[in-house]
Amino acid sequence: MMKDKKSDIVAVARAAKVSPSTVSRSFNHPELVKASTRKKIDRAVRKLGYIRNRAAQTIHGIRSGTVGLIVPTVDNAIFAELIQSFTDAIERMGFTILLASHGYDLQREYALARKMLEHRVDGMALIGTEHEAETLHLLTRQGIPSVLLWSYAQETVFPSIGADNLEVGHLVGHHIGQLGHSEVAMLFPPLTGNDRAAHRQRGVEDALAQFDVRVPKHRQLETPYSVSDAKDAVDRLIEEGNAPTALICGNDVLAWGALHALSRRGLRVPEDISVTGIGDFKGSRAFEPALTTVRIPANQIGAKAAGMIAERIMASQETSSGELVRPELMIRDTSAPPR
Amino acid sequence: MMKDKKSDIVAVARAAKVSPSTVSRSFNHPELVKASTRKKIDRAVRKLGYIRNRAAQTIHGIRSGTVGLIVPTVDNAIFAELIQSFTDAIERMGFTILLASHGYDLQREYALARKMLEHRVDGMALIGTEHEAETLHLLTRQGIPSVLLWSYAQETVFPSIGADNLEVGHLVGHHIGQLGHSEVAMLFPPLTGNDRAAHRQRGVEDALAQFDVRVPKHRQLETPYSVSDAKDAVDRLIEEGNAPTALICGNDVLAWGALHALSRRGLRVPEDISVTGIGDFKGSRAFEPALTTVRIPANQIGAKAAGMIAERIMASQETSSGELVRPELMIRDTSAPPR
DNA sequence: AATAGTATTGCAAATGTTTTCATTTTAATG
DNA sequence: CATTAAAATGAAAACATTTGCAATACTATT
Repeated sequence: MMKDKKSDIVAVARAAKVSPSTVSRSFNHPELVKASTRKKIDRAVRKLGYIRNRAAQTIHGIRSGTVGLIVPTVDNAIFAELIQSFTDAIERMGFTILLASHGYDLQREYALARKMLEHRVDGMALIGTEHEAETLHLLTRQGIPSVLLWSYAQETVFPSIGADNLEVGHLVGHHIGQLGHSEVAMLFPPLTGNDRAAHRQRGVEDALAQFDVRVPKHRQLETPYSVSDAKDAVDRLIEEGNAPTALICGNDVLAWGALHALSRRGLRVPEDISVTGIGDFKGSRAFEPALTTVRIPANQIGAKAAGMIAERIMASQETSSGELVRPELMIRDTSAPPR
Repeated sequence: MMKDKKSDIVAVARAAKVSPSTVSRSFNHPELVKASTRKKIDRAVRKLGYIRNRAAQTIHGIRSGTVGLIVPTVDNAIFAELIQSFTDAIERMGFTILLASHGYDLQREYALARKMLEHRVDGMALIGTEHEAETLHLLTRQGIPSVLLWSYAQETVFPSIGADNLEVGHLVGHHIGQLGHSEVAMLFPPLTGNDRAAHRQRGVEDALAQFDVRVPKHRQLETPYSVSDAKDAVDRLIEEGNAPTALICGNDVLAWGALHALSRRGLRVPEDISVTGIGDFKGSRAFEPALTTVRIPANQIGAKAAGMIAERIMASQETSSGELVRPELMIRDTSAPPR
């Protein structure tokens, strides 16, 4: 067998009887080295099991080939889809992803961003537009190409790509208002450190206000992001006799929970009560009854964001200033006028 | 404002009026430098916005502080949970994750592993026990502490931590057989490059065989991993008049799809037909009716795997040889004896 | 005040590459 | 066959750190 001594570029050079420079060139500018030497080098590489050391390259100012992605959480239908499309696209462009999650703690997000900077990521992607000033400042100061994804906002330091969550909320609010509901409840995740949810809720309220509908405090439910928490909350709401004619949920997962709760209680959807989600996650269309929701094209956002960040990394020019992707109201089988 | 010149360790040294060595030491062995100088250095660091360069450290043989994680796909309730717990635990130990997904293409997995090695990850985690020999060989040759997670197997090169999917399959197969079902259908994802699914299916078949039950070809459904594909497949099965009395699904997501299909068709669960899942994903318990499934504690696996890999990185000794985590049959409301 | 011992710091080499520039080799031209 | 241009290679400096060793600065002891 071949010895597992250290195998750096000079070991390869020695084995191929050329200089280290030539080996390096044969990797980075193959057109500058004679075909026959290249072949010798390749053989040596294979023989020694040599693997390039990006760390050593990186200290030359060469790109590290990594992009940092910090999300609130991975374990969540929304972000999973987003992460998938983002990684796919970013990988296709030759980068690798450094992933971290902060659990909706923006202070932690700062710490994670710092750590990624230590790793000299070539770019950074953050979820949402709400971040510690410190974090944004850090990124600009270091001159790291960054994008914010999932929500769109105009006044951001970095280009943002995603939906306008006010608009998103407005869409469902308007839909429910127009159907003629006046007894409305809302079910949202905690709003702190989550600009998406906060904006959506505001959008809903604004839209409902146009129909002179107001949602009383006792019908504003807040639960963690989980099917069973949502189910329990709605179950309690019904039990307390506060059943509305329409229930607007901050995202599809919560809506699923609500639907299950209503099913258990024997309430019919949409006859007895309308339910709406937000997100149009995988599975929402197939749900029985099919969930009325707002489609936010996660994979489109992920892919576009990846493209945008790659562009900024390569060109290092202040290109596009973000992109607003329009949400789409998907009226399906869980919403109808009140009886 | 302060200029954004380059800020390396020597810039800091200059600003603090000490030598670069002292600055370095103040980071890595603070106990060796006088408190007062340390303070001076800290001030300089803050003033210059200096951020350590791990790439430069890494070429000294110092750990890179990264761990590679390659999964088939992120966008999938199973792995999302696993990734979350793994990243959480690994972060807590001071590492950062390099994430990549191969879409069930094991050749691609090899390429990704190589790329991560270029980044000099300190450790690697792969999903499942089935991999290209090339991949495993690469990892052993480079001496990278690695673990396989999600499924358990004894004979693996690297310690594996997870469930024995034969046992998992056996659990549901036995349950359904014991309930007295003889008309059984199966719904599984594609088996290629997916040892988990393959083993589960075999486990199911083995268990059923003990009850002299065999699943005919036309009742062996295969669909991509998605609620709606599963729903459609089951819908078709019913339409063709091939309805079984029990439907065993390869994972909970497929089971959800099945449940929705049956709901649409007006078939009652479990009275008309029993349905089982595998995984006990978030939401399966809250489903209406609550899904009978096999619990595989993803976050336990993720956390343990993280611990194991960290241990192997730190100690660089061949420690534990993996860990079998036992699956648990969760009998809920979707399974009952046939009418 | 001299001495020994310890605590702190700096110097210089080392890490694994890339790249500029100079040198050598090869090919093309007359 | 000499000359010139072009192609291929090598030497050495540079990148941002860490660290072993030597030098210096303290502190306590006599």
